[in-house]
Amino acid sequence: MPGVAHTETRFDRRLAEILEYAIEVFYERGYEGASMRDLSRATGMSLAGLYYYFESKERLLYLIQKHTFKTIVQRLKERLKDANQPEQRIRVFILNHLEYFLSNQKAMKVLSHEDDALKNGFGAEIAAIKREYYHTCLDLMDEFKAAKGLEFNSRIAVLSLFGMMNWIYTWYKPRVDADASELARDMGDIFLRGICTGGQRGTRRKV
Amino acid sequence: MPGVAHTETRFDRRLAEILEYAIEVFYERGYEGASMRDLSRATGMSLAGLYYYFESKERLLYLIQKHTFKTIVQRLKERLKDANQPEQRIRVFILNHLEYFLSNQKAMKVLSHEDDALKNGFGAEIAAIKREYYHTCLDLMDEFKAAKGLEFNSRIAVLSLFGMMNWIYTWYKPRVDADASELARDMGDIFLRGICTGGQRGTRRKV
DNA sequence: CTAATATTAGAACGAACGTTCGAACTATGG
DNA sequence: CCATAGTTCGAACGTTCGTTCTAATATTAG
Repeated sequence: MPGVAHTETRFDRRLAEILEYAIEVFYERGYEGASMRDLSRATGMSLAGLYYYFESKERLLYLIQKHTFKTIVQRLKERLKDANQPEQRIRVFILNHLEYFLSNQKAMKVLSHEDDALKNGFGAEIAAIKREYYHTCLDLMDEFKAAKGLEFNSRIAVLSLFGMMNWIYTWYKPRVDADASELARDMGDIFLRGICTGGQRGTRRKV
Repeated sequence: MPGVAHTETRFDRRLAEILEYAIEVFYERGYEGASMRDLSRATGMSLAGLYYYFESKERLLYLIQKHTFKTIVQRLKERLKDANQPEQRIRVFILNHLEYFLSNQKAMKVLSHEDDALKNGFGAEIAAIKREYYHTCLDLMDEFKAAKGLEFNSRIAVLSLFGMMNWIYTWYKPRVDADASELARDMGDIFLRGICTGGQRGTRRKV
């Protein structure tokens, strides 16, 4: 698209502001539980005025989820360029995820918790980004396996790792818990040691 | 309470049936997204008829969550009686959680996903059961640490474990993934190896 | 300053929400 | 078979929902 992306318009800035409020509202009350009137109150804008910026509540959630997810994926790609060793690459993945998660905790809850709230087209697009993100992690896991000569179920490993990380939104308290880098180290330790078998290869306890 | 629990009345049986349908509906559409009319349709009972069995939609969610949670806690207590070694006790915890989770996947999603949907009194009671369950696991972790002479953050360990296990409701497919016992073994392996440090005690890499 | 354009707001739409009421059923014990 | 208690229902209540219409107000360009 030539000659399109030049200046950020007033419209774009205002929309971005509204999205921030919407994240807050969805975080607090959930997508279904939040009403457009809640958002109207939060932004100080009239109910009708909001619809100048997006066409529906569902589209609003879509915009939030897409922007959040695209950002985390893009940051990951950049960071992975600088990492070569398989273990380090997995640690980069964990750190990137947790750093973004904790810096944007509310948006990440809206992304994780309202996973299947979007229907049809909207839902499909977000699901595609999610699948790409999942596969990136799966590939890292397979690299690691090959390099170390390990055998384990990559699917279970990746999904367990996502569980450890995404569950954070249910318990993390900034005043109590460590910051992202320390958390990433701890979870990375647990996970990486966890997927390394004791040394035997291709063996299964008890048959 | 002497002389209370005798026969299961028709009322009790019908209520239990309705709760099953409610689990299905809440699972499918979420607590906020599900309407009493959805439940009416699912049960084949009239909208007004439902209110003969419970006084509000919120109370309905409470009944589901309480029964589900109480059952899983009770089963755990019985199973822990037969386990003595710290490692085995943690494995029992994991197996109990996953077995119940997969046998009652829909109810467990309603429990996990609608964590903060209940207000005030209802919410407080469920939160208390949850806290008890959490502390049981925390104690198991501390037993394990003491027995093995390990040092790690028990809070992070327990919450990571819960994350691994509870996240299942977002991805588990019976036709694709292994059953509870195999899953419990895999996750148990990852977790238990994960929390065992390489042997050094009280050391911290890099400072 | 004026005319065009971008942005906001008041008021209302029909639909769906959780819940209630009184009447009508159905089962049960005398 | 009747009376009583237990169970179900149609119809409606008042409220809130997401969304839209039209008109009014800011902003900007000429």
